[in-house]
Amino acid sequence: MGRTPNVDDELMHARLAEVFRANGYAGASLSDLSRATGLQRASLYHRFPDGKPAMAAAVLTSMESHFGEIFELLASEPDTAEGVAEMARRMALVYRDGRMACVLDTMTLIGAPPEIRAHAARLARAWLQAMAGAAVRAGAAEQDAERRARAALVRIEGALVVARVLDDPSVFEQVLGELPDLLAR
Amino acid sequence: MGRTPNVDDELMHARLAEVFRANGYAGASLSDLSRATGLQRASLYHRFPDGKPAMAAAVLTSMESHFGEIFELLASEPDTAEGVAEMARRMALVYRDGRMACVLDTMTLIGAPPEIRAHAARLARAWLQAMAGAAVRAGAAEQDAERRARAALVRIEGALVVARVLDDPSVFEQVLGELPDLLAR
DNA sequence: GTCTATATTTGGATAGAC
DNA sequence: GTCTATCCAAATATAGAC
Repeated sequence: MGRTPNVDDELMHARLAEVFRANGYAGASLSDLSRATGLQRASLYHRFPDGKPAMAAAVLTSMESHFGEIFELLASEPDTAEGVAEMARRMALVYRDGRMACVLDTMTLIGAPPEIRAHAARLARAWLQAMAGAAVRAGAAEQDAERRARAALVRIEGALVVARVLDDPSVFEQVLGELPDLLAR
Repeated sequence: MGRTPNVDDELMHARLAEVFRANGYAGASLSDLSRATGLQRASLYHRFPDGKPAMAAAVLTSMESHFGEIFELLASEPDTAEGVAEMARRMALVYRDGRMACVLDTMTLIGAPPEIRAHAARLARAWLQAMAGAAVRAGAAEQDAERRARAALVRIEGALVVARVLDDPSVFEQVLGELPDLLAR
């Protein structure tokens, strides 16, 4: 039985996440992670005896939990279009209005440990399932709902890439605005 | 006046590109690049005295030239929908049917030199311009054409990310199929 | 639990023989 | 033009004091 995650852990994971998301798994050095958290490298190893892979895993687990809350919100909102709009608002925060990359993108390049990539794949599938569920509640047939959910994820991830490349976050905000129509129409 | 690029150069750039695209800029080590090209690290430095940044720049220049040919094709095809379909077929080759990442994504993370990121941004803008031009020739108003081109790039980049994360290249093929409708309708 | 100090390996880069 | 050998810096990881 591990100990209960506390506020400090969450803050730490958020700071680690920033580094992994911006630099990718391979690009995130222990020095970067040390600087971002304010802890010396040895202290990071005290908290994560298995080193960088364990830090990346903690980031994904934390992300998974944060996203899980958003998916629950989406599932419990009776007005599906409003639920999707709320998800979009939460995603705007997560991705800092398009200025911060997604772990699914930057932590899945060659160089990341296979367990990390598998973890990211699980997160992506949970996200697809949550969005497809919303589409079904909005009246879509199962297959169509899955199609729409996939389209939504494609646009979100693509918008984050394009926003970064062009240094123009508006691309992302544009896509967020399309989500209610795409998923709940 | 530099020397004329020959077949060997193109092959070498293609092999370097594979490493940068799969691993990202930071994740592509000289050892990786050496293995991929069959040249020792010192030999790579003979060809690229400015080291890894120069190799990445060569990859982008090579990519730019390859894409430029595709854009010319797109611009010269009288049947715009057919031109877009041909672009899609070329992109399927470039991205190995969704199994290989895009430089615009993986070479623009924090850790890549600013010149590399600027180079990637130029390539992205040229691509957008080429697609918007096609949309205009298909009858779209200028603003709408730009919107459609941006949507196309978002979907292509997003599909590559999602295909990688889910290990399901079909996501990319699906998006390629949508392009003629999106751009030339 | 955090630190300084250090070990070890890898990565980027150069020198010089062939 | 490519190689082996080497250098130096950076990255991961550990030891042990406090």
